[in-house]
Amino acid sequence: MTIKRLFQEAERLLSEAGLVGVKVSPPKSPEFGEAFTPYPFEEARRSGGNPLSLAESIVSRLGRGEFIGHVEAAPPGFINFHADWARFSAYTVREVLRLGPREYGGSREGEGRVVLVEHTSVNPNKALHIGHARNVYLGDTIARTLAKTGYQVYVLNYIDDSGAQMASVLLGFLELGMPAEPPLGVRFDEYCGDQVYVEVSRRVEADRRLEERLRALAKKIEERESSEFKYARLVSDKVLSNQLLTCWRLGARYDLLFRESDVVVSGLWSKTFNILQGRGIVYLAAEGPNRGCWCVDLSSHPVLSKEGDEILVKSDGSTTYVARDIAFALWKLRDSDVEIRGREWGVNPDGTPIIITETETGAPIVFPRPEKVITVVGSEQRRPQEVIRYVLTKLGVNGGRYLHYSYERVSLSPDSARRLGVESAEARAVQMSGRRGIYIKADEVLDELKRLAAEEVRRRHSDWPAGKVDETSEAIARGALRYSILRSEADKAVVFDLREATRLEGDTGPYIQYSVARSYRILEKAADAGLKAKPTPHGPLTSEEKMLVRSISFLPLTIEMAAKSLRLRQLVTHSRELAVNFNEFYEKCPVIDGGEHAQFRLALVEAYIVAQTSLMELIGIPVLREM
RNA sequence: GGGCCCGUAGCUCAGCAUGGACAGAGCGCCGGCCUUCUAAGCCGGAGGUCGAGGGUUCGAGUCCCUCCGGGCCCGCCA
Repeated sequence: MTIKRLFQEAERLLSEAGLVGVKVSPPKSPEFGEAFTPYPFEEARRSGGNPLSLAESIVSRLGRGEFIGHVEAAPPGFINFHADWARFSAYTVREVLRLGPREYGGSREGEGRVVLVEHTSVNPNKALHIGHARNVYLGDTIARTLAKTGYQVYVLNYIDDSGAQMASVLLGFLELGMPAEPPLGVRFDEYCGDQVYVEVSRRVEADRRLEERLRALAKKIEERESSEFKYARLVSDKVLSNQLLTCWRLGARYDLLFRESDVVVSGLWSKTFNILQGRGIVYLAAEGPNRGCWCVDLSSHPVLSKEGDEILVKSDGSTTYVARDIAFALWKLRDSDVEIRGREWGVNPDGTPIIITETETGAPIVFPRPEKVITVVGSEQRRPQEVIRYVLTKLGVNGGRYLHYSYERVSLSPDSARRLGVESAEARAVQMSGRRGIYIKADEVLDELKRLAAEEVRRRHSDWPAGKVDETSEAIARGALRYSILRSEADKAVVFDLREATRLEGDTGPYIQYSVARSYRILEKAADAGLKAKPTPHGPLTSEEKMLVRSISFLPLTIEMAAKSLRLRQLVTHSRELAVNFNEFYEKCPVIDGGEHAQFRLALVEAYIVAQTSLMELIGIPVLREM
């Protein structure tokens, strides 16, 4: 497809000249052509010759290609292949228009293979903050990227409805007399997180006896028949349906909502525990600090052995999160035969159904055995995730099938922290804390972005009805936040600054959206003028045209690499590069008044829309025809 | 103490996985461009010991080692 065709051709020319198996790569800069190889350096190392003269000699032996215009030996010894722009641009534009935004850039690389992606997994006692948003964006983009390259992708959201955090809000409702309903106009998930959880955490910290109550509650909610269990489900379900509203705004979709409590009540945990006991992977500690707990023996792990064994079952008989997650991991991998039941919860915005686990009344949940399970979890959970992987390996599972997609956390800039009344020492970033109420909610940011975007929209379109302004500014807000978070590679800590994140100009989502809106306007004007698109250029291309064709043609390569490495940032970079190239083209190359160039340029604009739309759908930035 | 991640322009970040051709954007700052397809845009300018030091190599921002600075983990929390 497009650039790969040119690569193949370059490699064919090399092999016909006797250099079999020599690969070409994408050059750093367009001045070095569309493909290059540093092969002469390797050859020179072996033979002791001069790289440049070797390069020249190789170039002189090369035949002619269809899409390669000329090949040069460049000092100090590279071989650069330059496209024949007339032919290559016609081929690229035609190919892109033929495939359309759904197919262009994608591949069948993963066809017939299944991957399970777990993301979001926010405790159902609070609304999503921007740290959670990063998780959702990363997980959702991974899912989209794998789907684009042909994988069958299942998306899971793990609902941690047992454990201490859940017990906290329950303690507030059941024992501390906090109202079960939020104040008027406040969403339930926000009420639980902003008020109940924060207040309970404050009081527990001040009163040691409440800590006891909390532990007792945490144990109680693992017992299926208890009223606490039922109440926990009620609260968790209410919070969950609120959280999902935010997730839709973030652009996510899910196939399965897996309630953690079902790991226990379905028997998945006890079955797993039996296996772990049978294999001698866990032991009951008879003495020491872990007395009375069932622990994983980590003594033979090269690193974890230094930190003591991991507790799976507490001395009061309740399970830890790692225990439940081991059982869950086995099930995700399809290496447990325990049947999990579920029912339809609702539908995604795209119309696909969402199943939620329901041990008592549901129907069996079936999906194919995944080649890989990807769990999107913050880097602070590296240790427990490694424990899980280690136990899986002990059970005979190929550890490579269980991938922890780790990302660094989101903290608040001193300026943004100050808005929450938190003063940071010496201008340092402030860590968010759900317990202490220090965080910025995803919806707050989206609302602020939407407000700013609406101002801009109204200024440009005083005649637009309110509904259209609303729709457009919502799409701009969504694109802006998603872009600003995905801009940073996962292993980079993000310092969130509200002012920085709510920009609508420069290196932002709206910049991309705007370039597409502009291109749609050209299409509209062209139709009015009766102009017909034609993929074949008239005469030599301008440098702006070449650059635009170039970055359009490289898209399949970028997506392929992103799917392989899961470095999602390069998708964002490519989208921006496409938009930059389009804006420069827009500035320098009139389409409607382009005379003999008009038809080709119109086709090129169409190809830009196809390529950029394909990529924006992958990154999750809404496409707008007008803004 | 042990382990993991990060350190590139005043600020926010690309580039490092597969070493190669002048280290790139954006924001901010200075100066230009709207009777011409939406100026949420474009053009130009100033701004860098790629944290420091060693090593490997014909060649290191990129690989290896040491150190310094920042973050995270090492809980009967998740």
